This record gives sequence, structure tokens and C-alpha cells, in this order.
Amino acid sequence: MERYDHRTIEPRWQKFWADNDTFATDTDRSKPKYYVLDMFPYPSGSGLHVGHPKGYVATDVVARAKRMQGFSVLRVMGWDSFGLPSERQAVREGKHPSEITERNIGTFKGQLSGLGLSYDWGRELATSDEKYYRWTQWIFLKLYEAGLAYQADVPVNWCPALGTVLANEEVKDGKYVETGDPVERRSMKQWMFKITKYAEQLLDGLDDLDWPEGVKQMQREWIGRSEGAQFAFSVADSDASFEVFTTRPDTLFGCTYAVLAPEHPLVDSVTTDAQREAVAAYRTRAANMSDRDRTSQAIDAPKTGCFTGAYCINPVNGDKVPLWIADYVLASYGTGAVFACPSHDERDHAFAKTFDLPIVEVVSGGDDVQAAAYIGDGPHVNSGFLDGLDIDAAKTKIIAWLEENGHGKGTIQYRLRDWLFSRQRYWGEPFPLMETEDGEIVPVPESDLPVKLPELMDFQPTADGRPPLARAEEWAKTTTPDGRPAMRETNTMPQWAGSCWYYLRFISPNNEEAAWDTEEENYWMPVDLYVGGTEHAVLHLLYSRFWHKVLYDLGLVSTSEPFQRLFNQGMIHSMSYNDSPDGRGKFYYPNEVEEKGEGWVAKADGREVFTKVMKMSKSRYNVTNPDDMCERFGADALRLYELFMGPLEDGAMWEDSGVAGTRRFLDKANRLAHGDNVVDGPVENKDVERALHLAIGKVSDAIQSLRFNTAISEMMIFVNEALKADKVSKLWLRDFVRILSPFAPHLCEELWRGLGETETIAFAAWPEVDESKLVVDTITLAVQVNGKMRATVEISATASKDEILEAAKTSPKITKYLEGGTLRREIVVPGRLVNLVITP
RNA sequence: GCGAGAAUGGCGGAAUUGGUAGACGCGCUGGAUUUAGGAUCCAGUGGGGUAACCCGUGGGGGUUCAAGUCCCCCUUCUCGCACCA
Repeated sequence: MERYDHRTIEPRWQKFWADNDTFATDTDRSKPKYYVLDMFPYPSGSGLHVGHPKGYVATDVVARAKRMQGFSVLRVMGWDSFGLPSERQAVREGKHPSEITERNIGTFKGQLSGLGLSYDWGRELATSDEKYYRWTQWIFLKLYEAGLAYQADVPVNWCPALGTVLANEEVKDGKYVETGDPVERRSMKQWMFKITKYAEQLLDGLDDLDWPEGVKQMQREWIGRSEGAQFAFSVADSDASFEVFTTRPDTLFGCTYAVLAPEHPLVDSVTTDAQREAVAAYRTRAANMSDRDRTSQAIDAPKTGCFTGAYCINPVNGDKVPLWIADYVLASYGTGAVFACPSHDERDHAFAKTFDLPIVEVVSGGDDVQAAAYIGDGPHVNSGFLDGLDIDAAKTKIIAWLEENGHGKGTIQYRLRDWLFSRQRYWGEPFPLMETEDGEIVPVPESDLPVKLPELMDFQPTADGRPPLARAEEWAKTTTPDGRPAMRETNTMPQWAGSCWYYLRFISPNNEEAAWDTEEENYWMPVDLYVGGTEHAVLHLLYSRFWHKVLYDLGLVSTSEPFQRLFNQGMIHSMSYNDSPDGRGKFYYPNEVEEKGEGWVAKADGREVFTKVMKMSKSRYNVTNPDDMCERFGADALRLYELFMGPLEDGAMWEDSGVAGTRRFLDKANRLAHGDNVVDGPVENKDVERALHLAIGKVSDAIQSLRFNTAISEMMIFVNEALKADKVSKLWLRDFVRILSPFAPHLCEELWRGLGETETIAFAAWPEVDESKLVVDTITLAVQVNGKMRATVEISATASKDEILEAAKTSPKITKYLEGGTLRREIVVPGRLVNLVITP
């Protein structure tokens, strides 16, 4: 018995699990529950590489162990299958997106099923399935009815070549990051969600979640709560006034000018004739920059701006200060207008220096404010009734003054913006809304859901610039429930929509009467463990939380947060080969290059190539396909290696030879179980039993902590120990096979039968650690002299301090140190070491 | 620029949270075996030295009987955020 034949046993057990519905979700509601969820994938055309299943394998180990520990486990997989890439792939191939999507899902599912993941496939769902998006539309109606959806004219990133609006993160330097097509700013009527209304709740809810601190922090920063004051400046010689927001109202006496965003509605009316041309030119320039470009500049970027010719009045002292426009003031934040205090704000300071505006110190304690803004604290000066106060006290006082005098009030601002929810694309959920001829928005009645996507093959916008759904003229024509003619909404929802609530649908995916079953929701929610990549740290997780909180407020779900514990698995990297040192040239497959001297060259033409460890990606020619690994080493070895590489949250570099290593371990385990020295009864062997129970403990802990790498190494140590033993007890094997089974389920099902069992190992009871087996009789104690290791002594684990010292001092290697000096101090750490302090 | 995290053999990583640094695995070296090409098994493997010993956790200081671990300074890298008033 050498190596086991994974090509035979893995398909056999996968078939067994499928035939027996082994992983159908437990229906016993008296058991404790465990809902473990993977962030479901977008089924792209390129299939999976070995980086994708890392998280899935981790959750599978947890799910399998939890079943053995007596939990009802919800373990499911689905597809985030709406989205632009499928639409584009469809255009390229001349096929319908539904066909492309179906094919891609087939590829993904095939690849995943080869890994032996214990999903309840009876609960599989796809967001592009009308049975699913019917309920996405239903939830949209709930939000709409709650007054959280509204239409607004907003400046968007319009890409004429694609005929669609792009998200801010898809645009860089005025171009679509994927294709380089130019993107322009255009004001369009869009559907928005009032996520800002939930800013405070989204912030507060974070406190009680078991999430990585970094992710919580990112969400906090994204929401960006800041406390300050909002108050009015009036425009001199005019009735007009504008509101400003500031977090530093205490510096109001240092205001030497004010700035409006170029898009501010007041700009036209306040600009003087003399400045009109310059202002118009500046506004045009600003309008052509995307939000991203405007905000992605460093704080010390050169400042630009334009004087309006108008002046405004500082409410606190009546000073008349010039009113400018500048693109460093954002229309979309706060009130789109600020007062400037160049002495104590770096941006204002840079602007003042550029345009030679005065700088007046109002907080003392810094250096010369003419040279640099002073941000620190200190007594206020030149500030009338604020003089002498520190920042906090001055803030309180000025806010009270503003309120008393009717100029404004203390407020809270959030950086979070409302959520732009509509897209001009085909492959997404249609909105369940229609518009009558006189412009009234009417929701589609729930009983008429789903609003199905019309069959189209042309996904370009119409000639007059309406979204692709407007091409389905018959589809778009409809009537309101009370019989008036109406047109359907032709925008579609963004990809986030389907992923916002899929964890709820998994609870009762085949329910035709409701989005989810209330009792079942009560039992399963919240998700106990949610595993996925950090790329979703903000948007997906924030949007989901928002929807969930709305549903909670509507009494539709039982928890205020959807995901109790979040874990981010690290990315898998791999060596890439490129003929340009900056990685921008041609990539080569690993088999196209060879090592030569210090570097690498292309085999074909001897051209120098540069190596760099990069994220796995098809475009970098550095992906490893899990199918290949399953074929060569087996799914069990692949699963084990994914988790053995290092801590789950860290990135790690892929090496095929590592899979060979975990395979060797499995072969050893198999050999151990089939050795001719295996006996039925107990075997006295303290070393092996200790190793076994250490492994049981470590693996049990790993299920909680998700620290699998060291748990696997502990199992390796057990196998190495047991292979040295004269006799191997089946009792050891019964424990060992059970703790290994979540990692290597195929082989362990096989070995479990070999131990005389007839039922699947999937529900075998989880072994307990026997503390008495961990106790050792003798320990190896380190003996140090002046902190340096000089000897070790073998001694009874129960030896007293005196006995330990005696043994240490009489150790042959130690006596010479004692003879050569004076013993000053003796430190004994029981079970660890002895340190003798000796001076010559 | 700001914030967070990290730096340990040729490589991935361990180290009971102040107590024998380098577990486990990869790779490498030697050996065994082979129906030989990539398999399997056994042994060795931080560096230096014949040795006793010496040196070693990014660099420099410090605390301590004892520092990878705690404190201060510096360097480098990764990840967020990036004119949010």
C-alpha cells in the first residue's frame, strides 16, 4: 500500500454525497445553528484559479467540523450573475447574456464540485434568475415605499462608447479604466438611495460586530462623521446668502475670504460682469474633471480658483471678504461652500499663498502662520470674545453665539453620499416602476412581479440616448393599475442589488410565496461566519448592512446586522514573468521561460524577462487551475495546501510543490491506517497519544480561530510519531481520521469505512481532548548561565524547585561555570528553564 | 501626506504572549530503491569553526536574570484613505 488513488476515491465519494443528499440542510431546529457563508462569486468567463477556493475550503472545514459537533449547518453557494462583463462577453460572442451566464455558472460549478465542498446544492441561487430577482424587486419596492428611493439629476460619469454610466472607481484620468474609452461628466436623472439617512446607525452598528478592526475602520472613514457648525454668510450689496459648513468654527475670526464650489447655484448671480468671462472659463474646466480626479489630488496639490468679483460678510465681525470659486471645494459635500481661514488650514493657506490673500493668526502657539498653517491647539487671539480660549472651548462658545444670533447651528456632516442606484445597462434587474404621461412614478404591484427583462440582442443605448431597455418598445409600454398608459422604467439596478440580500434568500430559496420564511429567518440569522476578500470591505458590506437595517426597521428581519463575524482571506500570489521591468510589457507563461545565470530569459528568443510576485490573474499568465491540481494531487491535497500555506488572512505565494507536500502527508496517513501493525485494542504509547491529543486540541481550536496552518502541522506531527510506533491502535486512527476529515473528506470517508464504519463520517461525533494524555512524565529543561543556553537536563515533570536546581547545578556542562565564578542568583521557571547568574 | 499592519533560514511560515528561536512543510545535500526521466523511502539541513565555542529574528539604543516578543529612534515593504472644510 503506497499511494492512494485519488482519481478513483474522490469521484466515488462525491457521487456518494450527491446520491445520499448528505449535505442537505439539517431540518432539526432543536439543535444549535451555524450559518457559514462564502461571498458568492461573479461567474466570469475565465473560470476559477486556485486563489478563489481558499476561502471556500476554509469555510468548508468549519462547516464539516460544526456538523460533527452537533450543529445544524447552513452551507450554501450561489452566483452573483448580473453584471457588465457578461453583457460585454455576450456582445463579443454574439450570444445572449443569459446563455453566457449559464455557461459560466456551469464552468464554475464544475470546478467547485471537484473540490468536495459540502454545499447544499438544493439551495443554489443566481441573482439573474427571475425567481430570484423577483424578490430583489420586491425589496426595492419596500425601500421605495419607505421613502428611501428618489430620483435626482446628478453629475455622472457617462461613457459614450459604452453608452452607460460608470461608477467613480471605474474612471481614472477621464477614461474608463478597462478600455480607455473617454468618460465625460453629464448630468442625468438617476435613482438614488438615501443611505445617508442611515449613516449614524451604520456607524453605531459596527461596534458589536466581530469584524477585523481594519474593515470597521474603513467603514467608519467611509461614513466619515464630522461634527461642526453650519451657518450663513450674506453676500454684500445683495439679498443672497449661502451656508457654509466647518469643523473649525473657532477660527471664524481668521476668515479672510470665502469659497464656493464651481457648481454652486449662487455663482451665476453673484459674479460681477468684470469677472464673468473668467468665472465661466474656470467652471468649464472644472466641469470636465471627474469627481475622482478632483478629489484624488493630494492636499498639497497646486490650488486653482477664480475671483467672482463679489464680497460677503463674516457674520461674527461684519468683515467684508472676497468670494472666490475653486475646485478644492466640493459641491457634493457639506453645503458646497466654505469660509477660509488660511492661518489654520493647510488648503486655505496654500490657496491664500497662490492668490496673495491675507493670513491672520487666530490661534497662538504655532510658528509664523505666514509661512505655514498651524493646526495645533493654543489660546485664541485676534478673536474678540474667543480670545484666550483653547479650541474646544472656543468651538462651544462660537456655536452658542451663532445659535443665539440666528446665524446657524452646530451640526454633523457625513462624508457618505447617497447611493447612485441606476445603471444604463441591459443585464441587470429592471426597476419595478413605471411613469405615467404626466410624470407620475407608479410602482408595479407586488402581484405583478417579477418585471422580467425583455429579450434583447442589442444592448446599445437608443439613438436618443435612452438605456438599452428602451429598445424593447412593446415591453416598455404598460398601464398603471388604475388603467392609465405608462412607460416602464428603463434603467436597471447595479450589480450590488442582488448581492445585498442573497444571504436571506438562502434561508428559503425555493419559497414562492415570500422572499424568506420568517420562522426560518429567526432560526438562521445572523450569519455566524462570513468569509471573503477585503475588496468588499466597504461597498458590498455597507450596502448590505443598509438594506438589512431598513428591513429590520420594517420588521421583516429579526436582527439589526446581517453578518456577525467577518473574516477576510488573503490573496494568493504567484510568480509572473514580464519582458519589461515595470510589468507593463508582454507576460510569459512559466513554461516559456528559463533561469539563466542571475536572471530569467524567454526560451523562444533568449530575451530577458523580469520576475515579480503578483496577484494571480489570467491576464498575467500566472494562474494555476484547481482542476489541474485535483487531477495531479487530488482535491484533498489541494484543500490541505490552501490552508497550510500560512494564516488564512495573509497573502501567500503559490507553489505546486507545496501541494505535493500535503499529498505526501496524506499518503503517509493512508499508509499508517493500512499498516500491518494496526491493532484493534488500546496501545500504550504516551508519545503518540500526546501527539494525537495535541492535534485534536489544535484542530478544535482552529475551527474557532481559523488558524488552520498550525493545526495541520500538528496532525503531521502525529502521523510522523505514529509511523515510528511498533503498534498502531485503531482507537488512535478513529480519532485522527475524524479530525482530518473536514480537511481531506474523500480520503477520510475511505479510511472511516476501513475502520469498520458503515455510515458517512460527515456526522461522526467530534473527538474530545483527553487532558490526561497531554501530561508528560519527564521534561527537557533548559539550563542557562547568564541568560545563555548552556545545557539541558531531563527531569521529572513534577520535580520541585530544589530538585530542578540540584539537577541543573550538577549537570556536567554547568559545573565548570559554577567553579569559575560566584553564583549570584538562581531563577527557576518550572517546566521551562533555569537561569543561573554567575559573576567571575 | 494621513491611518493601519508587517519585517524571523534559500522559500512559506512556527514560537504556550517575556523563558531552549527556526515547529511543520517546500527546496537543497547525501543515501536506499526503481518496471529510471518529474515517483517513493531514510538521514541531514540558520551562518561560521576540526573543536570547545562564537554569531544570529530589518538597523540603532534601552528595560530585564532573560527580548523575535516590552519601550524609544530610524529604514524598508504591503494595504487602506487621499483637497470631505
